[in-house]
Amino acid sequence: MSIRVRFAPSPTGALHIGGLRTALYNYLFAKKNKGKFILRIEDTDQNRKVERAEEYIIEALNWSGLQPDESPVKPGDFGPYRQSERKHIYHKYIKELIDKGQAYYAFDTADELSGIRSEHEQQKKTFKYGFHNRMELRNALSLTSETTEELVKKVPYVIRLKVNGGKIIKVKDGIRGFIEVPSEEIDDKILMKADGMPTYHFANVVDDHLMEITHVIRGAEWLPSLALHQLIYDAFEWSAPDFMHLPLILKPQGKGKLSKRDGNEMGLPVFPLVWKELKGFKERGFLPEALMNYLALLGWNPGTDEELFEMDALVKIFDAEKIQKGGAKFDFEKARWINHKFLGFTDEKIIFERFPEFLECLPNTWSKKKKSDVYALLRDRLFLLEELKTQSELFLKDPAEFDENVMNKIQKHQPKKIIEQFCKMIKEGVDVQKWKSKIQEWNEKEGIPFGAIMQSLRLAIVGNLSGPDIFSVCEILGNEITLRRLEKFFNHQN
RNA sequence: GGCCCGUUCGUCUAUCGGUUAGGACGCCAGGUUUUCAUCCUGGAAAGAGGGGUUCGACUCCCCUACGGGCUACCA
Repeated sequence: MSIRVRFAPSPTGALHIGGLRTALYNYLFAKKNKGKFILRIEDTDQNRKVERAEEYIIEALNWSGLQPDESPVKPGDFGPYRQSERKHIYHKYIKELIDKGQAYYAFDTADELSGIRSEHEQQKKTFKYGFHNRMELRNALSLTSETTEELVKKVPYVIRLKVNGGKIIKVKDGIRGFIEVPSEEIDDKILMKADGMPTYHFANVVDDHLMEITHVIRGAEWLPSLALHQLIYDAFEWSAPDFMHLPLILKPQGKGKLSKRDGNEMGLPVFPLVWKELKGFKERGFLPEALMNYLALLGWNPGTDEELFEMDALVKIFDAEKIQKGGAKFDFEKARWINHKFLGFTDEKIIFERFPEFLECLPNTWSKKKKSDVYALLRDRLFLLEELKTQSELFLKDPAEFDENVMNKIQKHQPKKIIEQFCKMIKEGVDVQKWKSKIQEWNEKEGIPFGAIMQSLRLAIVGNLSGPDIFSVCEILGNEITLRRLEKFFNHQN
């Protein structure tokens, strides 16, 4: 049987990196096993549905390089791939469960139940709708079949799973091993809501079965419902797929799982793409491959000391056995470092082709060669592509002020004389390539320390003592601008 | 509160009973360089606590602590 896995987000907002990592692991597992990676949209909650969220999810997967083999926009043989379009299917299957006596109608309203729930809470008890109290509530099991039939026609109802006590449910999580849960712990969960939509649990099981999903790889927040899901499979007499529950991604600092708000509060991206004014990894200048590399390592490792992998390598070495059990804190610094490494070995031409938006900070009047020279000079210094903007500023405007401390330091070495000498070289048409050797001859004669010369030059050109190789900067700047900056500095000395 | 899951350097992790507990990010120091950054070299830094089992436990079992998740007609 061929492997089929699915990523099943609900379109209640932007996909965040936790979801993206789940998608990645599903993708890697599918590709590794020559299987299919399926995207299913779980939009059974009409109230929480967010405009554009589905498109966002698809775009985000696409940017990340995790193209599904089947999805709402690329239907395969198991559609529809949007749960809201599968209502008729759920109705057919819920009827089967009712006919089998595995599920039953219930007429208690949401208000009634929340009333009971809060009463229980006041007494420090937890209310569970189940085998021990279902006969005192209003449902097909406690009412006569005539009453039930009548009510079904007249009032809203839900359909619940009939869970019996006294059993031990043994389930297996591929990452943690066997887990045993007494069936008393599980309540008669609602399978079908009053609005005719299925709940997650029901739709999920039906769809995974119908779509012939072989492995369910999802977040650890689903672990507590695993036994319930097993019960639903049992009720249908279906065999369940294998399950793997991924450890959660935690906040970089403090406690709890990473949330969308952390992005706002810590200035960190949590979404792959921009969402409502919040920049994503894409907009910050991450290469998608680098992000995937980092995410792959967050909760999994290849078992070797290697850490840098491109997608095809990840597919080859991915091994679900090595998925971690405990949650992992998201570390933005490490993600940056991986991106830096990727920038280092990614050909500049590819960067220019794939990420033109980051080159917009370089003037259009510049030639392609000039842009590429600037990028080549700056590339080792970049961790994120967005840094190109600030790093390249020194080429765009003449320094407005000069670092006072440096100014004082070089004062005794006759900076004016030094600058004059550079101006002279430019006017004589000395190639920048030869400046270094020329100036070394000159400084020996004049007895001015070479360091002071370099500092004066750098100060004049960029205004402070940091930045890439100053001769290269002058070369890119060109004689005209270099001369202009030298002269401005010279005049500033007065 | 109940149930479930987890716990090795600050962080991500290796170790599948016997290791000087390894690597990476970050941090610190040194080197390269005309500066800063990159890069290179080195350093500090960990088995939550307590009981067992065993000749021997980070590794297996139990308890405690801590962390996390679930406990909706949300997913």
